[in-house]
Amino acid sequence: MEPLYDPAGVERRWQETWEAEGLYGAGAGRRRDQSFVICIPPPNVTGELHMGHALNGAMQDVLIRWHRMQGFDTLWQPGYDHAGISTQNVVEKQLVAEGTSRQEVGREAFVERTWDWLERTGRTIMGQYRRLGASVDYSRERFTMDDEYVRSVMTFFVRLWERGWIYRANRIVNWCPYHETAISDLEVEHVEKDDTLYRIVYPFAEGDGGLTIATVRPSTLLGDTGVAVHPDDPRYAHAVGREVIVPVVERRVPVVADVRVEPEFGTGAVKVTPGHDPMDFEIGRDHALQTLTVIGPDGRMVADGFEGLTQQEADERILAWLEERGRLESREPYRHSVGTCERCHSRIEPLVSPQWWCRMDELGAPAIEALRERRVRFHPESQHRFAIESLEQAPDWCVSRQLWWGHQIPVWTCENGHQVSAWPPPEACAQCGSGALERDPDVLDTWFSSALWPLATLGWPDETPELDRYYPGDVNVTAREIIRLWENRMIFSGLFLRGEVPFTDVIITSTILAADGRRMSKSLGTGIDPMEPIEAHGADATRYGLLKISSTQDVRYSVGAIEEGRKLANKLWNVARLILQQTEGVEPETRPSALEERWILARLDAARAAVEEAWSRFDFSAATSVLYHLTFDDFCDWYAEAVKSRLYDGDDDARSTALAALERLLALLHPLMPHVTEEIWSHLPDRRGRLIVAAWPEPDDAHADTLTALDRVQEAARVFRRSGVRVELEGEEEQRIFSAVVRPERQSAAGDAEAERERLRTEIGRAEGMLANERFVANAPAEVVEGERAKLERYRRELELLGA
RNA sequence: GGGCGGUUAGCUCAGCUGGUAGAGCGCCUGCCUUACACGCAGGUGGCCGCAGGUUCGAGUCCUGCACCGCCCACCA
Repeated sequence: MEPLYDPAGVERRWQETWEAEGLYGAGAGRRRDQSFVICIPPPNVTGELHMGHALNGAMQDVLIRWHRMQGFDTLWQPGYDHAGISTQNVVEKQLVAEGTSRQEVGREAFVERTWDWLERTGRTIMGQYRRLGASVDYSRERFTMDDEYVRSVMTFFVRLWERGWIYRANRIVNWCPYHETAISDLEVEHVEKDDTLYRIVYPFAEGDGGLTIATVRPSTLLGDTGVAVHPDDPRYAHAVGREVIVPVVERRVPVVADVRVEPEFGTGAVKVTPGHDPMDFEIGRDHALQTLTVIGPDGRMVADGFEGLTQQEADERILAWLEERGRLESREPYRHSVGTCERCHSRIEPLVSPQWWCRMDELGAPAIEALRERRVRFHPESQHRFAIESLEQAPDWCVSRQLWWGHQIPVWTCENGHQVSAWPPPEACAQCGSGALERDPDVLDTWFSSALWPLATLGWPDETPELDRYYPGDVNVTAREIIRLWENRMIFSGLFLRGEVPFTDVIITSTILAADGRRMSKSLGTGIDPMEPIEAHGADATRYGLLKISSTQDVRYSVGAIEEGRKLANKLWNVARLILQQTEGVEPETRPSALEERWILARLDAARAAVEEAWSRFDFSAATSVLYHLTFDDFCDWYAEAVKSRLYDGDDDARSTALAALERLLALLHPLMPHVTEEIWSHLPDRRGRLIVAAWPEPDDAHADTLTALDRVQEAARVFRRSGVRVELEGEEEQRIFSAVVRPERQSAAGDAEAERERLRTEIGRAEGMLANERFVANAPAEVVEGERAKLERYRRELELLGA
């Protein structure tokens, strides 16, 4: 064992060994019947590991390893998401770069090409999880486009169809003109944009004058079928019920009154374009206005006389028309937020189109109930409330996408117009028997299949042994923005299909920001590849650092925290060297004969309890801190220093117990820093098994009475080191430990006794002041007052020793 | 426009049900003490965002304010 711990070779070796020996597999090392299950949030097949993955991977691995050591039948289920729009986007861009296009190659070839590409370059993340030391059951990797998985998705859809919860409706949706598909509200990203606000006069059809409306999109006026004002707006009371003429197209449209109009904004009169604006769509519907489509699926104009023009070209033509006639009252700069596609950043085009919808009322209700009853708990608590609210307010789910990469919707229409949904694909129409069936070309929303992840990965809808054993699972770890997209949908899907929630706890992780507080993003150049710190400092150090900074709020990335982890690994490595060098031929055995031995056993048990408590609360940061101080302060600086000379002297009790104590320390640290602990473990004498499946330390309060035994020694050490004054200690053992740890004969500097006296005088003054306050003595709890008296006593005693 | 969170040592952050401020890093001073200089010991450093209130006592509870984030939202 070299003095400097080098994680590079060690970590890879253990990662390969654990996996090769089947210790990552479901059920490895199980010693009890209970299961503990986590499904990895399936990353995009095309993606790479980022800090968020590394953090949530570290959290999940700590929980999995901890439960595995406790003997649970653990399963950490891995896999990938096909990520419909995202993957299609990547492949489409490749085609464009090659001078062709999706449309040109056709659907079948496009899908084939996507598969080819994934075979070659997809699925990189699981390799990176391996490098993190994530003890995932890699042999069970699933993909949402696997045949078996497809069958689950199709069955889910058919079940919903049979309940009558799937319907088709022509509504206004968020349309991405680049991908030419509908996307959900949740996939729209709002960004600030500088635009121009135009004020345009719409003359009354009868009589003089007109209404001035404000718009940033003149081209949409081609689709105007009304003008709306607020019913209580006195400025326009005279106009309601009359008609105005839409410029350019010279169409007569009614002026309607609607409360959705904001009188304060613009001119207080709004043009109504039901075909291209969500609010206008509703106003139009409620006032029986016509819906005209003037912009096509590709974002270009389809209005008469404007066919094929871009919107900007149409804008210019319309503005010129208006200016010629003096109908353009003004133009002013205007900054507002516009919806963009989160994948390609195209400006979203609200369009009316026929889509498949899933009713949410009956589907969502059991999930809301489960959350209220806390059968599923989100952590932190604020996210629990958010999850409930999101479900309560969830609009019907648009499940169709006009993409090619994904699960094609299992709905067929026969020649007589009957629709049937079934899986496997039906031979004939259920109503008329016709065999001429045509399948709906749309695919399902990616999240539709993700919703099934905890079930489909275990073989649902088949009654597999795995499903029986591992469903429902226990914990899910993910980011905040995924709650509505994924978490809630897994919950209602699990309840609908299986009658049970898929897990009991959802951990919402921090977003890791760059060190300067900005988001980590590729485009900003602020992203840091987790493989960097892993290569530089080790996976153990990286896990430690990420968990140390983790919190319930957003956190800034910190190399310092990772370096701290590296130091901890090195410290552990060296104290193990100390013990191992002095214990050749010795068996680990708990035989405490001296105070420092009983004390460290008590400290180890106290830390065990504290760590269990923190991990149970999913407070990974607190657990990290406990383990750090246990190792550095208790184990190395006090216990090891105190026992060192006895090890050198060949004290058998000291040697056996040192090995036993080291074993416990390694076990406690293993879930957090698996590699260095397993490596040291392998150097312990007569290793039969691996630490990864070794038993988690049992509670042991045999020496709890010694927990405070070193307090006096430590205080005496502080006084001596500060002042050079030696405090008399009662007890032979205490004196021995003091000498062994402090080694007063080596004290070089004399210490500043006067400074120490001054500090004590200040403390005494403060304590006396408090105790002189009769209201404090009367009202404060007895133990607080008592504590203050005790402190005062101690300060006075120490001052006396310093020869005040 | 709603909702949530934050503001504590130079930096990054802990501080649970109120008891008189902590950690790591940084900086300064000693130490190459036969496990570790990726170490040991000691030290410097804080009107706990601002203003009120409750209390014997307030980073900790209440009210208001000021900044800073994040999420959500149909203001043309």
